[in-house]
Amino acid sequence: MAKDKLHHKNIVSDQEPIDFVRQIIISDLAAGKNSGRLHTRWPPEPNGYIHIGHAKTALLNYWIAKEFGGKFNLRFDDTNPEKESSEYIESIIEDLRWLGIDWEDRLYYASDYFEQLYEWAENLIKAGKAYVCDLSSEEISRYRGKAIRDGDKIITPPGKDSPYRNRFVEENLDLFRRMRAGEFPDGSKTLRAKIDMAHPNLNMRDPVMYRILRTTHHRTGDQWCIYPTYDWTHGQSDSIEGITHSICTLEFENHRPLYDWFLNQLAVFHPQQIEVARMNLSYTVLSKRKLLQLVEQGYVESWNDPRMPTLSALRRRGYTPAAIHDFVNRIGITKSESIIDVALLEHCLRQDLNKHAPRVMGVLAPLKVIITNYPDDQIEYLTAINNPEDATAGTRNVPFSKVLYIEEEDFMEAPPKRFYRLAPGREVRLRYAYLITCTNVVKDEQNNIKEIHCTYDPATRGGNTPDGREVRGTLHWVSAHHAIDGEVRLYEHLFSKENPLLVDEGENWLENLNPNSRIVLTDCKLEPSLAAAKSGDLFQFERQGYFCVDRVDSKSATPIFNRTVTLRDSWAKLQRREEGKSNEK
RNA sequence: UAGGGUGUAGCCAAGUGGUAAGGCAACGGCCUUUGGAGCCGUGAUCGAAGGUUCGAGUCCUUCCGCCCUAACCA
Repeated sequence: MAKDKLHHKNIVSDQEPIDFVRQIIISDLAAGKNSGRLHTRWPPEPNGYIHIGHAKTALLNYWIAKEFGGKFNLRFDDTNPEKESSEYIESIIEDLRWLGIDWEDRLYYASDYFEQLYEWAENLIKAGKAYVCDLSSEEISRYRGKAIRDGDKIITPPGKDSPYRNRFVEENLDLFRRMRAGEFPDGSKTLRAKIDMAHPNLNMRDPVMYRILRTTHHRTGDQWCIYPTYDWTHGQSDSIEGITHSICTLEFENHRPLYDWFLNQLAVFHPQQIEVARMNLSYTVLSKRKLLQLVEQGYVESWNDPRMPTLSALRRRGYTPAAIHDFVNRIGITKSESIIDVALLEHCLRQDLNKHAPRVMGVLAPLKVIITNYPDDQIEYLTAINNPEDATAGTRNVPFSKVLYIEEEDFMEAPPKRFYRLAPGREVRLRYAYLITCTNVVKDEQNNIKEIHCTYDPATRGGNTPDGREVRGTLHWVSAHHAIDGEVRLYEHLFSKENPLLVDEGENWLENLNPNSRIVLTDCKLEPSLAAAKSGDLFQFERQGYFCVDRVDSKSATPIFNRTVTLRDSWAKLQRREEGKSNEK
C-alpha cells in the first residue's frame, strides 16, 4: 500500500500538471465514452530484455488504469518467431513484477488470437478487402512507390497496383487456405489488404497481413506456417481484449490510419490509439537492436551487465523500483523527442537510497595507518550511526585498533589548496573514532608510500572535540585486523558521449563506448559487519557512494559489491574544475 | 520528395489570449563528526519573420530546424 501511495499520482489532489494522455482520458470518461470503462495494456515484443524506456510506457499504462479505476493487461506481441523466445518472456515478466506492475490474471499473447485473426482475414477476403499476392518482397516495395534518390532530391513515385490485386474472391480464399496448409514456399506469397495504392501514407498502400514463414514459434510450435504482421495483429488484439486506450510510441503514428481501417472493416470494438514520445537517456542507448549488439559482440558481459540500461541490469546494479517510479513520474509524457539527462535518474536513486541505505565504512584502495601512541593489543568498539536520515535504523559497534586502513586518496604529502584531508602534521577526524595527527610517512625503496604514522588524542573518543577545536576533514577507516576482504566494481556511464549515436561520417557509435565504464577493485577492506551482507543488499559506503551486493557473482567467501551510484562529490567537482583550468593554460 | 510529428533556459517540462510553474544540472551562500544529506538564493520573452488584438508562448500567414515512415520487424 505504501508503495502505491509513493508511486502513483492522485489526480484529484495533486496540483501537478496533467499530461495530454490523461487529459484525453479524463475527457473521454467525462463524455461517457466506452460506458465509462477504462482498459489499458502494455504490449512488449519478447525479442530482448526490457529497459528503462520500456519502464516508462509500461508504468504509464499501469498507473493510468489504477488512477482511473480501470484495468491493465500484459500482452506479448509475439508475431515474429524469428526474433522471439521464451527466455525474453520470462525476463520481461520478472522485470515488470519487480517494478511493481500487476496485471492480475490478464497475461495474454497475440499468438492466442491467431485463429481469430485468420478467421477475420478470410472475412476480409470474402468482402473483397484482401487478396493473395505473388509479388516478391522487393517487388512489393517497388510497386508501393519506394523512395528514389535523384541527385540531391528524393522522389516518391506513386504506387502501382499489384497484378494480383484483382484476383477473384474464390481464388484468393483458395490460395490463402493453401498458404495456411503449407503448400507454398516461404516468402512466395502474402495476403495483402486491398486499400489504396495511391494513398499518401505508404502504410495504406495495400499492406501485408500475412507472410509465409516456416519457423517454430515459442508458443504455437509448428502449428502455423503463416504469421500475421504487426499491423494486422495489434489493433485486433486490442479490440479482442476490450482495450479502450491503446498507448504506443510515436513511430506508430503513421500506422494509426491503418489501425483504424482494419477495425472499421471488421466492425468490431474500436480502441483509440494514442502515441507518446519514446524516451532517450544520455550516455547510453535505448534500442533493443543496439543493446543486443552490445551483448552479442561482447562489449558488455550480458543483458544484465550492470552498465546496461536494462531493468535487469539496473536491478543488479542496485537501482530500486521506487527510484525508477520517481524518475518516470518526473520526466513527463509528451510527443516531443527528448534525451533525458541521466543525472536525473541518478538524482532519484540517491534520494531513495539516502533515506533507506544503511551506512557502513569500506576502504576501496587501502593505505595502512599506524596509531603509534595507541596500546598494541587494545580493541575498542565505537558506536556508529546506521542511518542519520532514519532514527529507527539504530547504531552498531565498529572495532578500532592500532593498525587501520584509510583511503589512499585521503592522504597527500603535498596537499593542494582546499584539500581538507590527512597530510603530514595535519589533524583529521576518523569518523566515530578519534582525531589523529600525521607524524610520519614511511616509504619503500621505490619511494612509494608504504604506511602512515599518526598519534591519536584520547580525549576525542567518538570523534568529539571537547575543547571545541575545529577539524575540517573526517575520514572513513577500518581496523586492519578486523576488516574483511571484498571486491568492488566501479561503474561509469557506458558511453562517454551524451548522445552516443551522434557520430561523424564514417564513425561508428561503438567508438563512443567509455573504456573506463567498469573498474574492478579486488583489494578492498570492509568493516566486519559486511560479512553478513546478503545478495542484493544495499549500503552506503560513507563518503564513497551506494553499493549493492552482486546477485550473480557473489558466490565465494569475499562479497562482491557493485557501485550503484556515487555520492555527490563536491571535492571531485572542484578537482575537475582545477584540471580544466590548468588544461586551458 | 510525399505523408505524419515536433520546436518554451544546458536537460526535461507546465502553460489552452491577460502579461513565462516546477524538477535536474550549473553557480553562490548557510549548516554539517559523510567535501553526503538538508536549507536559502541566482537564469528564459517562448525556432524566425510578419499579422490579428487594448493585450499572444497561446490565434492567423509564411519561413526555418529536427524526428519518424517509405520491411513479408515491432
